[in-house]
Amino acid sequence: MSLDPDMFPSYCPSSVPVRIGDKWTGMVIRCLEGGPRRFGELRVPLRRVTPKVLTETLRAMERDGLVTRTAHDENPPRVVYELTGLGRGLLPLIDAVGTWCENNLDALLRARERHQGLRPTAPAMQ
Amino acid sequence: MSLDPDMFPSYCPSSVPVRIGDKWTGMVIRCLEGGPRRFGELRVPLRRVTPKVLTETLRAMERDGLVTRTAHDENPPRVVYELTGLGRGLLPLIDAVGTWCENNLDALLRARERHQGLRPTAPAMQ
DNA sequence: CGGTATCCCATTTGATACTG
DNA sequence: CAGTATCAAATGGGATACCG
Repeated sequence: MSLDPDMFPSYCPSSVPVRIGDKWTGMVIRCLEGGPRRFGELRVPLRRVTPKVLTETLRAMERDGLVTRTAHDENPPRVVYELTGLGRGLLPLIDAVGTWCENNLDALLRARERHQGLRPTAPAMQ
Repeated sequence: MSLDPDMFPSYCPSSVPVRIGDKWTGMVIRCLEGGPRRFGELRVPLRRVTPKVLTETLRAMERDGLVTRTAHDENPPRVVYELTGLGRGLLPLIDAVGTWCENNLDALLRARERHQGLRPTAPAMQ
């Protein structure tokens, strides 16, 4: 059986950039799992994220309807992010990835280490 | 309840670059679902992939123990890629992403379109 | 507090041409 | 057939400083 040339339609996840595979979106979703969070709160577990990148991430998520952004008109300002139903629907996926990693990351890392020295593209070693 | 600063350990999927979120790996896995495939076979459904990028993708997958590469010493050459058990274990994840997209991509795209005109970072419109 | 504004770098992806 | 080689473009992510 040969592969279908139209196996991957044009709206494939890889064509339409649905940003779950980026560096921070998955972690942001998990941060919001327990309820609404402020910008500053998110920066705590997301230790290495810069404000610029966190803003970009949240704006993209807001644009895609994964989170809502609510700015309370107070002083000092208070901005709260919350998962939408759409965003919440991604939690099982995030968790599935996490579970896979827990179960298989060791094997993957071992495989990666094994292929350190040997780089012969030659016909399989005997 | 405040967020745990150590919520994301250093071996988090985002820290150790496990390449499933890249452009082609997921699709390659699905191409190999039905059994071993040759390099040229993979290029058919993966229409827009260049040989260079497909090679890079396959090499990375091989290094991580997701596929095996078997070069038969014939003329013309014949090279066959096959999913390992580790790689096969990713199929449920890939499928879950696919299912999510089938069910929610429309909603996401609509949300994205809605946020086209309006870019006010202002306190929620009345 | 919740961001912006710049500037910069690394990685990823692609176009094109060529080869054992 | 199954790749390499070379070059270029795009994207993502980050460092640093500043602002209402």
